[in-house]
Amino acid sequence: MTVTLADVAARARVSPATVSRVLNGNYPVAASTRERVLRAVDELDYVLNGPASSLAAATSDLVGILVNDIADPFFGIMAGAAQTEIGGQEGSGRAGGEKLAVVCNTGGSPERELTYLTLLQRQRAAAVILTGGALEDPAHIAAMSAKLTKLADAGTHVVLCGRPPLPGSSAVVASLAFDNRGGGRRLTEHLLALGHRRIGYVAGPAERTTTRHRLEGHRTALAAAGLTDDQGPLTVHGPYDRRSGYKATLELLRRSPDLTAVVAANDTVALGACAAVRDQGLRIPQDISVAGFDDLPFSVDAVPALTTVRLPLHEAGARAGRLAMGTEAPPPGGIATIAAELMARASTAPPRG
Amino acid sequence: MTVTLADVAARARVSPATVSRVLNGNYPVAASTRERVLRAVDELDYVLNGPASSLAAATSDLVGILVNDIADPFFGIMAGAAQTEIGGQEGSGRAGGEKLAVVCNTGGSPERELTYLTLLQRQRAAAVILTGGALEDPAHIAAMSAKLTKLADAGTHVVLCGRPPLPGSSAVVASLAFDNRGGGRRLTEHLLALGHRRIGYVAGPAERTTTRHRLEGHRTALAAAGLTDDQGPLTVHGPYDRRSGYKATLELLRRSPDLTAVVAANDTVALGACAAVRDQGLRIPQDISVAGFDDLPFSVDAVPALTTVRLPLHEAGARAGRLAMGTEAPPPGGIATIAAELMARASTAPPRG
DNA sequence: CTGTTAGCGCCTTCAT
DNA sequence: ATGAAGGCGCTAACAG
Repeated sequence: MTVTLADVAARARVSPATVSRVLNGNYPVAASTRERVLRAVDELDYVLNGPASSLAAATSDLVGILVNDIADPFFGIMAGAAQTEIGGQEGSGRAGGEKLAVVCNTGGSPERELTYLTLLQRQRAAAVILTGGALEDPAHIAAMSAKLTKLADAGTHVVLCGRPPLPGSSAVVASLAFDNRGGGRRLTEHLLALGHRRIGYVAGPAERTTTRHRLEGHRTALAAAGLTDDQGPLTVHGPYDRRSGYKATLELLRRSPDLTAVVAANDTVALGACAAVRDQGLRIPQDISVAGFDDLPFSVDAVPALTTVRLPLHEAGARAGRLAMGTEAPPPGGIATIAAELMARASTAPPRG
Repeated sequence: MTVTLADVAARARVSPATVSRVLNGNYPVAASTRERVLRAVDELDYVLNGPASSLAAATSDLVGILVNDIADPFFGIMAGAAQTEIGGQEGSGRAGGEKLAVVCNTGGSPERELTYLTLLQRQRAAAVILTGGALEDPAHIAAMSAKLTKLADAGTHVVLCGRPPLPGSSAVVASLAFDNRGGGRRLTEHLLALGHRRIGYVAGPAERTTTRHRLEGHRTALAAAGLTDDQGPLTVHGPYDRRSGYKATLELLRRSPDLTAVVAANDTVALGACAAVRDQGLRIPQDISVAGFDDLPFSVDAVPALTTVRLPLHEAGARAGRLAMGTEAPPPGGIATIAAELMARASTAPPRG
């Protein structure tokens, strides 16, 4: 029923091995022979059997990209860039030796993260890219570490993108970590320089690296300005979505009506914060300054334009893709820190009076 | 080196066949035996070899979800919902019979779409979900049709989500099409009812079904109101991104300074349109009304809140996932049209004077 | 440069 | 309910 390599070989009057060689292009074959084989392939409309090929070669062309939330452009941008870098080279129509770059949505669930890793391990994936913040639960870290080590041992390239190095797993090809601390610090410094002293902070989920690092940056800046940490009540945690920003901001405003600025865990959360501020009848930035993080495409279109911290998501994703492919040399020590740039815009201004 | 089924069998003192049977759970096995096998699996930390398994069984647990732009929440929401429906059932840690739901980013390129399909075909994917608008180029339609037929023949379930039925390919399990025409029509009717007569339209790429259907709805409403189609110059095409919305709106304003409203191809484009309107020193909605399409999460937070058309993206994605899994019965005729709901908000109002 | 020969690891009849 | 054995389609040594 289905056409096999042997059929092609017969049609082209060569051995199966030769067909395999021209298809994989990793071995010299006479031009005329290759020609004949390719023609047979087209005539028979042959499609390589991936599983058989992977079994025999003990490797596959699958590359997995894990993201926490596929509906969030933060991840979409990185994943898209990585995927382009991995699968986008040719366009030969007849799908040659391309990798199948594929994104897996964990939804932020540690179980699903592990499950996807197992599934990819089962497929003998060529590489795996883990994007975004990691969970800080010790048990999960240990499980991840073990799993990644096993993957690496099996020859799978493991790359971290926007995620700090995993303690205990040196099996990772490279880790591209965003400078979330530095970005968080500069953002708050900006607010302090403007004259703000009562700054609310809408943080992400408590147990994530990204959340912690951004918050640490914020507190470092505060401390440097001599602001003691009675700031605790000025921080509220919640998921990385607009609703959380809305609710948390309402809560902060209730706790501390003298707030003059709100810093959000990311731009999406900041949007929710803006809505809350407005619904309280307050103006941005005259009454309350609001700032985000990430500089997603929509942030510049917010009204007023959102002050935020730019992360080179596209570049980072592309680089992760190259690292996964082995197209680019890993950074020294396998770790690179990617700079975060303050984008001061109209949503922040000096406080009243 | 790597643990195989045989190793597990030896440890559990059973035959490989028995191990296979407990792992696949599709054949009666004595409880005590199963117990012993499962223990051996855990002790040996065995992971099934996907390629070998797929080769022998002639099927795989891969499910592909194709999207046009992974950085666009429109696709992310659908893909996430589908993926949850497909892979999210258990959480057994040890990854049992789960499918590997995986999203592929075509970037809107027809070649990459075809390439991904071939790659998925090569993997003997269990199902494929195609999301979003399709290209209307005849050659590409023919190629897609042929490819999908081949996939279906090989046992792959093919589901269309947010995409109209493919002419010529009845091999598709089901097609969930959004009522883009109806939505577009109602949106423009809303504007007409408000009193607008000079309405600019920022359309998507010319050769896409989504673009055409939304535009047709728009024109139908116009025609019903007796507005003749000297409207041509009031339509500008461009990609589905904010930049396009910005540029096109500037162009429309230049062509026709008496414009009182701008309808955008989607919410992202609408955001760009809003920015352009503002940069011209005009107010929304007092001077110009602006409307979008899709009702993405950020639209309600725009200032003013964006009038748009809501598409049940999450529900559609989830349903597509179930259809792909065979968990839900296909709609009669394999085609379902999904309603689009007008969300009238603050960005549209009666024109001045 | 090309053909031959063994498996890769698992599933699946067929027996038992 | 379990075991034995063949083969899924391809690749990777080896020859030549």
